[in-house]
Amino acid sequence: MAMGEDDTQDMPPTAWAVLGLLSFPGERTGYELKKWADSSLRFFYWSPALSQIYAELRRLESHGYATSRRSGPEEPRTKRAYAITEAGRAALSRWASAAQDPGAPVLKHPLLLRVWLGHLTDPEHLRALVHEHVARTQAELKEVREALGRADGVEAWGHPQVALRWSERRLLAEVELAEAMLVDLEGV
Amino acid sequence: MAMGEDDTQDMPPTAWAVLGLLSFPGERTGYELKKWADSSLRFFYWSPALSQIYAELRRLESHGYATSRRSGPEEPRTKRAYAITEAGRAALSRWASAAQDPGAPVLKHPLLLRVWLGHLTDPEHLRALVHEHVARTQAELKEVREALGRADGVEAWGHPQVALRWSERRLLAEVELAEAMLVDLEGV
DNA sequence: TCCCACATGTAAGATGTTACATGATTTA
DNA sequence: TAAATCATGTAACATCTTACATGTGGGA
Repeated sequence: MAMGEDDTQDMPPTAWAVLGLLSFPGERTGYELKKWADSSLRFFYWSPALSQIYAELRRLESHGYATSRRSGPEEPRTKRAYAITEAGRAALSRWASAAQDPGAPVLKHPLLLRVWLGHLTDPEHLRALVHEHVARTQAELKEVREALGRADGVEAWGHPQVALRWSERRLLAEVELAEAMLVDLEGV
Repeated sequence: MAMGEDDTQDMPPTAWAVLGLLSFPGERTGYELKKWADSSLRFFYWSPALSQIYAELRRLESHGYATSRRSGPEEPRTKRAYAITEAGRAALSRWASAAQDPGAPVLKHPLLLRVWLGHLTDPEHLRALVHEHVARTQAELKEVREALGRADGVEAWGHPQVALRWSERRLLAEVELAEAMLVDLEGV
């Protein structure tokens, strides 16, 4: 296997993220992948829509990076479980090790967009939005900690845990940032 | 002006962001808007491609939220400068004050995606990526401080400054986060 | 003179979302 | 038996990027 076809770079990051999800032991369905993305990937990278996950899985399979298996009569439900292939693992490895710079993080912060345009709003309203943001962030913090609890002790999950710990600290920082902004907002 | 047509919610956030750029005193060309987005908006929201800015400006004009003026013979170059209209300002105000939750921030962090998949890479390589990220973040920090310097003293720029200060602290936190992750990476 | 910054746009295509359609199984 | 969750997919559409095409003006 492997002639000249080096597809290392021609898939969108989302495809690699889904393949990454598949790179951990076991096989899973698109639906399961979505739940996993929602409870872990999304904290540092974003969770694609379910329909996109299905689309990426088909792409991965067409590239030979994953195989799927329709569950037989042994399982109650008709589902399609995907698993990474050797070629997929090799491609993912090459992608993760590429010399290329992975690129700058992209942040889209709707709250900051409102703050930036604060001259058009009631200061009271603005402060309320910031407080809501703090509450949401704290709720997410709880979720990250739960994910961390589930990952704790599982073998070979060291790196996902590092990512989750980074997310935990990031959310903590997000709360502090919001509180500092509240102070700034006092001085017009 | 203003019958029943309330377009408050039916534009993408990017359109509002561009209208927001226009809401500060003065008129500007698409090209100028792009530079401004690159040096300020992008730190907390993201900078659209130039071609998209032009597209959004046309959309804004078709909604009556902006007007454009082709420069006459007084200016050396043929350009089209846009300015916000009263209707645009009113719509933007309504949008900024909407009761609705602005939504959770979206973060796409390519470095973390690599860290998460760290089991597929050489630890050395991973650490190098983190260091590059720190260097890039520090460069961005410098840019934010320059933007802050330019905004300093300008009347009625209070809110953009708050957003910029938030960005400055955020980048500082980003550096600390990366350093803490480097420590975590030591312990597998 | 050559290159860079200014300036505007089109076209093609990738990416991603929402809404819709369908149906099985589990749990309350 | 009703609702929630599991499960998969399609279709329509919006969003956004890249590459391309074109040209002017100013500075080295």
